[in-house]
Amino acid sequence: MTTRSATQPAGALPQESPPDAPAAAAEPLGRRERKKQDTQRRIFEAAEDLFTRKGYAAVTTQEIAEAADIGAGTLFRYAQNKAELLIMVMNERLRLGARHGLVAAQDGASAAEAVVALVEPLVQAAISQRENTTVYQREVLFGAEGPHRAQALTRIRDLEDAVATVLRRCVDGRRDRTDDEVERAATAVFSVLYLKLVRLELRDEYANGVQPQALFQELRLDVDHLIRGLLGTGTASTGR
Amino acid sequence: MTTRSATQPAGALPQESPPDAPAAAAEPLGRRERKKQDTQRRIFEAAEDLFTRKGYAAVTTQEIAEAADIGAGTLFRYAQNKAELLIMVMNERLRLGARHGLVAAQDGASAAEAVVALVEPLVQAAISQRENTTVYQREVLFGAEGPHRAQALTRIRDLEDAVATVLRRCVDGRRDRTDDEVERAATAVFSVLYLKLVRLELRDEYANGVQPQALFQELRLDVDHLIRGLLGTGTASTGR
DNA sequence: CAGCCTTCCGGACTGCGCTCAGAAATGACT
DNA sequence: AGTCATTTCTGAGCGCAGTCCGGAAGGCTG
Repeated sequence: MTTRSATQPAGALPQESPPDAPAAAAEPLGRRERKKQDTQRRIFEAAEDLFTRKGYAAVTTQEIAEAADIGAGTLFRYAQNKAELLIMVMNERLRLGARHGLVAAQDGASAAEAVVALVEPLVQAAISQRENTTVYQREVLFGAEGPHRAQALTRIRDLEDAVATVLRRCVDGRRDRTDDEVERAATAVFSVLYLKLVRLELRDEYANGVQPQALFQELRLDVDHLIRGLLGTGTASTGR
Repeated sequence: MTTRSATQPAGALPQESPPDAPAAAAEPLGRRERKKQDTQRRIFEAAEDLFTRKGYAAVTTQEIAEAADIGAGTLFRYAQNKAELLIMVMNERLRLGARHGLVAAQDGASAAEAVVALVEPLVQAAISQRENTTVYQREVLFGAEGPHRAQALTRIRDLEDAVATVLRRCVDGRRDRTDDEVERAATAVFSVLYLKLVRLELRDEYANGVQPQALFQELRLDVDHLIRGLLGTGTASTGR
C-alpha cells in the first residue's frame, strides 16, 4: 500500500555517463527509448530556463509543457509534480558545484573553512536564486516522495558524511572520541548550517540583500564554535 | 511595496483575557464587533475540529466555511490562507502545553532534561498528530507572512531564549563563557532538536510508529552531547 | 425614521496543478 | 503489408485555494 516498488520511471536524471554499459550492443536503443530521452532532455531544459528566468511561483506547468513541446499531461509522466521539476534542475546545478566544494574542503586551512566549503554550492545558490532555493529546501524537507527528491536526500546525507570526515580529521590524535560522537557532531554542524540558511532566506521579510562575505563569515564562526565544543575547548583553527 | 503596515486583522487569536481593558466602558462593543468575534470563534472551532478529525490535506476551505456557517469568501477575511488556519489552531494547542513545559524545565534533574522538557509539547504534537504538525512546521518555516505565523515565530524565539536560560544556568560558575557563546549554543541545540523532529516526522516513509520513549531518550542524548561541548568536556548531568 | 457612509459578507468566478479515458505510436509476429 | 498487444501521449476536465465586486448591514448625524 505504501509504495512505489522498483518501478520508478528510472533514468530521468542527466546521466553521469556510465563508463561502459553492460555487454549488450552500444546503440541498441529503439526509437521509443530515444524519443523518451529526448523528451526528458527538452523538459529539463525548459524547466531550467523558465525557473531561472521567472522563478518557481511565476512558472506554470503549462508553460513548461509548451516550451518542451509536449502536452500538459505528458509532463507528469516525467515528473511526479511541479516541485520535482525544480528539484531535478537544482540537483544538477548543485552537483556541478559539489566537486569544487570537495576540492576546496581538502585544502581548507581550518576545519571550519573546510566544512563551510562543503556547503558553499548551497550557499551560493541561496544567494543568487533565493526563491528557487527556498522552494528547493522546502520540498526536499517536506515534499512528496519522488526520484529526484530521493536523490536530493542522498546528496544531503553525503554532505553530512563529508562533514563527519572533516571532523574526524580534527579529532584524530587529539583525544579519542567515539565515532558516534563525531557523527552526532556532524549532524549538529549540518543542522545549524541548514537552518541558518533557511532562516536567512526567509529574512527577506526583514532585510533584503545579504552580504555573501558576511554570511560565510557567520557560518565559519558557528562551525568553529561547534568544533571547539567537540574538541573539548581549545582553538580548532588548525584543522588537518 | 513590501508589506502590511500595522493594518493586520488584529485579534484573531483566542485572547489571553486581558486583565482589564483600557478605561473605556467594559462592554462598549457594537453589534458589529461582537458578531466579528463570534465568527472568529466559530471559524476557530470549525478548523480545530476538522483538522483534528480529518487531517490538513483532507479538509477543504469550503468545509471549514460551511462548518463555521459563513460564505467561502468570508473565511479569507479572517485568515490569509488555509495554512494560517492550521497555524492558528496549533499555536493555541502548543500554548496550552507550553506552561507545563516551562514548569517541567524548572525542576528537570539534568540540563538536558530541562531542555527536552521545553520542547515536549512540540514533540507530543508531532507524535499524536503527525500530519498536522508536519504541515505546521513547513508553513512556519516556509509559509507566507501572516499574523498567526508571526506569532509562531515569536514562540520559537521564546523557546530558544528559554533554552539559552537553561544553558546559562549550567555555565554559571563553571567557566565564564560570553553570552554570545551561550546564545550560539542555544541556537545549535534548538536547530538540532528541530531538524531531528522534522526528520522523524518524515521517516514514516521508512518506518512507522515511533516510540515516544525512545525519541525523548534520543533527544536527551543529543542535547547532553551539545551541552558537554559547551562546557568543555565533562558530564553535564548535574544541571542547575 | 431617513439618509449616508463605511465596513463586512458571500458566492460566482478564476487560475493552476494534476488526472484520466481515449487516441496514437511503436514494435513483434505472421 | 496487416494484425495485435503494449507503451506513450494528450488535452478536456476536475477539485480546490483564493479573488472580486455587487449588495447587505451596521453605525452616525439630524
